[in-house]
Amino acid sequence: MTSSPSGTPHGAPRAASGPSRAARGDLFDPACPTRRLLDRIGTKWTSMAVKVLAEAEPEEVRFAELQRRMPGISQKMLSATLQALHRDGLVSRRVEPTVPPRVHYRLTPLGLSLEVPLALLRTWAEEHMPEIDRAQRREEAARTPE
Amino acid sequence: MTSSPSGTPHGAPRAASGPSRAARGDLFDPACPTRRLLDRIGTKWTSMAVKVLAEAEPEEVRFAELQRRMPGISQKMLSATLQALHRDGLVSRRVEPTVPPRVHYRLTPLGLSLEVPLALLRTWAEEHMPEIDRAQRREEAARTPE
DNA sequence: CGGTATCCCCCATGATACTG
DNA sequence: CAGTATCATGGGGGATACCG
Repeated sequence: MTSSPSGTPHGAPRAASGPSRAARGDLFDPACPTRRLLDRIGTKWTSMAVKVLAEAEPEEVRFAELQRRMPGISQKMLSATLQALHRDGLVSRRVEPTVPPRVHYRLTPLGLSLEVPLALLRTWAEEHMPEIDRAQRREEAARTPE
Repeated sequence: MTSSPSGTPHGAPRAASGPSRAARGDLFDPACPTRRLLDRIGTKWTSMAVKVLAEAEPEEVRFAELQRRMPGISQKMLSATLQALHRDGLVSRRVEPTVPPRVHYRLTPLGLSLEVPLALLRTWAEEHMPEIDRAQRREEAARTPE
């Protein structure tokens, strides 16, 4: 996604006391929380992983089980997605020191709290994507009357 | 973002009567509404554009004005972002046939409805990104004790 | 003014293979 | 089982220049 080189924001934090730049919109802050969040959940498998883990609550889910519940994902991407979520404190990781090892994943309270706005976004998507599709077809039809 | 080549979903529609694939999770549908939505609002400037337009409501906003309110965006990306939003039926476009032309943008009712879940996501981001940052620093510290 | 057209870089993702 | 390593790609996005 957006990546990070020369990132740009919006909805920056209201810290800085001086109303100087806050006055003109204060959107220069390179660390806009919303953009950063979207950079994470916007990644291909992240929102799906959160959903699957949320549905499993309060059970933990193992790596292979996650992969089965996320059809199409490769080991590499599942691993990368889970690492990112874990780094961000959204997912906990528990390793059973057996051999072969068993690794269990679960949403943290923080991850669970993210599920709330994410679920609303899903609801909106399921309710309105058909409208977007119709709009696209109308546009295409309007641009291709040749 | 994710793009589309060999896309994969989650939260697919519940149409198909046959419980065949719905049974094992029905996540093969290449048109998961949530992923598709995130592919759109996840792009760098889209959510910011929606926010700026929402804040301007019920006023329209002109191209140059939008650019001023989205510091850092180039003409190219602003144009591309607005085109995408317009194609999707989230933004309306009105051209004054003057010379030079004046183009006005505004959220459609659909775009405005998207603002709701988006605003909640922003709220979550502003409230919890600091926690994520702390989690990251803890992780880094834990991995660099050498 | 409000765009398009070009050139270029980078990173997310996929495919495949290997390992503790 | 649960990953990591490597290679290849494609499209998002920045910079710059030109246009009706």
